[in-house]
Amino acid sequence: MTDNDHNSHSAIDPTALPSFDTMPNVATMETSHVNKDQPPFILVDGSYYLFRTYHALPPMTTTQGLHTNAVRGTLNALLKLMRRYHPTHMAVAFDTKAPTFRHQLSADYKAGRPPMDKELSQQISYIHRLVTALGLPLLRIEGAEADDIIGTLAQRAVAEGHHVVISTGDKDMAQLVNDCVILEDSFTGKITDRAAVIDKFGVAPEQMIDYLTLMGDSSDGIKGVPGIGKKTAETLLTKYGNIGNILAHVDDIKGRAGKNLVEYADDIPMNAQLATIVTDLEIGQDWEDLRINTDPSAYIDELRALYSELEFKNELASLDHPNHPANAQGVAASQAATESQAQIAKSVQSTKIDNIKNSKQHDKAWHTVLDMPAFDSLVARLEAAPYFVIDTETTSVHWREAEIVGVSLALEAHEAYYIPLTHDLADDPLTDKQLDRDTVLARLKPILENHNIGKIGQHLKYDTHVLSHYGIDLLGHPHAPEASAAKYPNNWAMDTMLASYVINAAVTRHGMDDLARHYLHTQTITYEDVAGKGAKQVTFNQVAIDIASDYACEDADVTLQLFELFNDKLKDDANNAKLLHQLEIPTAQILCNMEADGILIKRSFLNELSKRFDEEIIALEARAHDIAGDAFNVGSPKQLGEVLFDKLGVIGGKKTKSGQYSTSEAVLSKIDHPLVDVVLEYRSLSKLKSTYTDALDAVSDKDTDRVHTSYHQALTSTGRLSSTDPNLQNIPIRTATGRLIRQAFIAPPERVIVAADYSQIELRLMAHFSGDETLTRAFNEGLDIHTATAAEVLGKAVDEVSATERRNAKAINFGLLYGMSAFGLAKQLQMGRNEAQDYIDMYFNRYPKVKQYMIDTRASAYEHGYVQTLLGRKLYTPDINSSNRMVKQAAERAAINAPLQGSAADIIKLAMIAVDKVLPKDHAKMLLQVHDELVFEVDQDKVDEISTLIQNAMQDVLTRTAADCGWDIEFAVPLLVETDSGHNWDEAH
DNA sequence: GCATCATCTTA
DNA sequence: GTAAGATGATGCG
Repeated sequence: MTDNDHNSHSAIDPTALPSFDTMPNVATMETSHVNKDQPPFILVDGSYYLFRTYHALPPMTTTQGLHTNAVRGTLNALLKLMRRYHPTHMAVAFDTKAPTFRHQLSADYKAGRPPMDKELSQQISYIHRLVTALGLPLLRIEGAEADDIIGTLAQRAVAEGHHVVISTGDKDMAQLVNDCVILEDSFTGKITDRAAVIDKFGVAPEQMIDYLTLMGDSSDGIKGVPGIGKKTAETLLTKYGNIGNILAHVDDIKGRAGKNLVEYADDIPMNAQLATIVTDLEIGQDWEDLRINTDPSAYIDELRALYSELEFKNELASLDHPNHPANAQGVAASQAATESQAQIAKSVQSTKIDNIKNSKQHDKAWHTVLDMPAFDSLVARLEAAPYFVIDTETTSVHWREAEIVGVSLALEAHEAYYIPLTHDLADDPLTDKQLDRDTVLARLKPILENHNIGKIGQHLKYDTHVLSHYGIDLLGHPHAPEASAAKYPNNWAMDTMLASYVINAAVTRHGMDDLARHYLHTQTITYEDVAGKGAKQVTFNQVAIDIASDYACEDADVTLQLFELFNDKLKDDANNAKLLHQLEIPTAQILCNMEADGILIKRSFLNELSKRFDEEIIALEARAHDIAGDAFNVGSPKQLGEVLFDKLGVIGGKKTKSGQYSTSEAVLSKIDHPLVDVVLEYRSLSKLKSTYTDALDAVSDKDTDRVHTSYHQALTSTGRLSSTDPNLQNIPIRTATGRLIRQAFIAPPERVIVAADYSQIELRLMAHFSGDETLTRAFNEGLDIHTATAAEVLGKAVDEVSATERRNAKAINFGLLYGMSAFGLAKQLQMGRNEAQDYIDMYFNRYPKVKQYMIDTRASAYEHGYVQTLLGRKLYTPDINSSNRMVKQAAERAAINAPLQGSAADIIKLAMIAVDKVLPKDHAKMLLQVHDELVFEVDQDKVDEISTLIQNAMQDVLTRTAADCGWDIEFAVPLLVETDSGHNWDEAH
């Protein structure tokens, strides 16, 4: 390293920088010659593991006082890599203390770094010796950083036909990623391929240098351009591709960013040079020098001596064990090759798809339909198709206000059509060529409504809403005949979002971009890519038709590819197929109707409440200021904490994790002070006003006075639904004032509200799953379960149980469902941890099979990585093997709760299907689902009859509906449903 | 303007 | 101790 002309960002006129796609950059290397059948070349960023593990791991010392945590952490990373990849060649690179060309270039470079702790520096020589003793090539070059050694060797290895895994957690290295080079952080386990770079930073690997140059890096002392942070850097690079092009268009860039780009343009070349990893260092070692030494006799004595000095007892013992990686080079080499190949294949696939951010060219047959002959022939193909993908493009993500802008369709993978209908971008030459919306929809209507032609879509509930605004009733459920012989009970269409959700709810989110990334290793064009974001985002009708067409065609194309992939997966898992076709898709169809119907609210009443609450809030605020002796924002936890604990000197201030006082209800209610009562009342009323009385009125339809929520069916980890815009699953009920909100949910004239809820469904599931006789008997005898629990645990008769005893038993019962700890129970019951533990011990003593259930459930999570619900839904528990104790224990509690909560979710979905089937639609509507409750509006003169109908359908769901849908279930206790009715939801509950 | 925290509402 | 969503305040850019 003698001069600085090794990279393309030399100190020249920045506007003359070559465009990035011609830069000699690792990320853009030619890689077709690379052989991926061999194990990868592993390049380890030793300095990264040194620092990372030193700071992340708890201090450890030998009996001599030698600190060893960084040695251990780095060793573990190395062993993990060797076990995983069984490499033949490897290099472990470290920084040296000597200054590098970057220090000469900039006085600020890494200037802000504090000196290294003595506890860390004393470990460095041990790590170096350990690397060598493991037979691994160690590289330290004066004047070069580990990054540069790695950059150089990565480039050289790829040029010589090897694929590469760079083991690091340093984001700067992302500039080295390409289809043969991936990053792996062996400390966190995170793998970063090309798609992951795009996902994480919003720019491609070949743009990373420019990204870092613009944004700067405070930890390295690279300044960047002031006013450009990660968001602006991402936006600019997405729009202009590279810095050269950004500077060429600097006049178009508004605001601080544009001004500073001009002002600081002279600094850019230097910053670029600091950010660029060198790839042409002089390194003496050739390929053979980087071969791992597999001859144990060469180093085993040194290794033994080191382990023994470091007091690594297990490692010392394992040296004599044949499976130690140090003794097992080449063992299971074929297995290693397969594993690493899979990793690399993922990265390769992800690069095959063009990223719109860099290039809009594509080799796919994506068509924009702009004339009648083209539309006619498309219609002919659709009419003859067994199934096709449909996706609507609209003006809004909210189904209620969405107007159709275009329709995309796909019949085969890698081919798609977009029919633009109502784009109206003024200077788009294609605007006037669009076909007439109503003509097109009229032609499509019979096809979309033909249930013999299968329809496939991503999140079809949305498209169904949109199409229904235009009088089209989407139907058609494509059967994969070989998937299952079962006859599907409905004709609604197949949904890839729901397929993904039943297959594995936890592995990814289920939006199309997420699914494409996870299952197809493709970065799709996002809505923000075509329409912008934030305040400047435009609606889809304002997107140019050629760009819109790429986006829309890709959506349809990707959906079809996902359909084919999921269909294959479902063929291998008949129960997942059943969950999708018999449970989720029918539920989606019902939810669609419930959302569209909405529930009536009494707006005048809500407005009155708002006014009343407001008056009281103002009075309470004045009183609070009076007590405090000063005006402050009562709604600010921060200000309240300061007033209460600092100014007024109240004792009992606990801090939250961010260092401010906690003023939560749990803390305040323990404090005896006049201000506390005022604040709690203030909080309660302002919560009710802002979240409920104001918000519900605001979102209601002003013509019909109905509110329409959106149910999310592919979101929770357990199979429950969630509800947003507004959330109608958390309407108050516990306090009298809160219940006033419920009273605003009413039925239209001549109708009443009917609510039907499952009684203690999760505890009944606990009885069923555990098989505990005592618990089962209590339900079979129809006892009050909390009283029965108290009587059982305390050895009393049921009628001798006091209110407090029942309350404690209730807390235990809830604790059971939540994976209870003594700590949590103690907090809930405001008692000592030992006392809580005694309660738990007494409980398990009386209910031994419940205890066993909890043990078995944990074991199942460890063994399979998932737990299952009553209907066999697999709920994955990815954190169960976390090395973080807290995370792992949280995962255990979630694993215990998941089958119970998830089975209850299965049951109520079955109930919705069962009720929907028998409900007389002219006289009643199902309106809401609140986890264990269904809410209806029912003709007043048919309340008794229909309530009984609903109750029976819900109670018999496991004996009848489950069987109809293909599940054979013997349930240990009866399901009990309670129904009630009234003029509003409060009265009905 | 956007993200995060603290708080509070439900099953 | 499980699972969610909405809000106002606050801090960053």
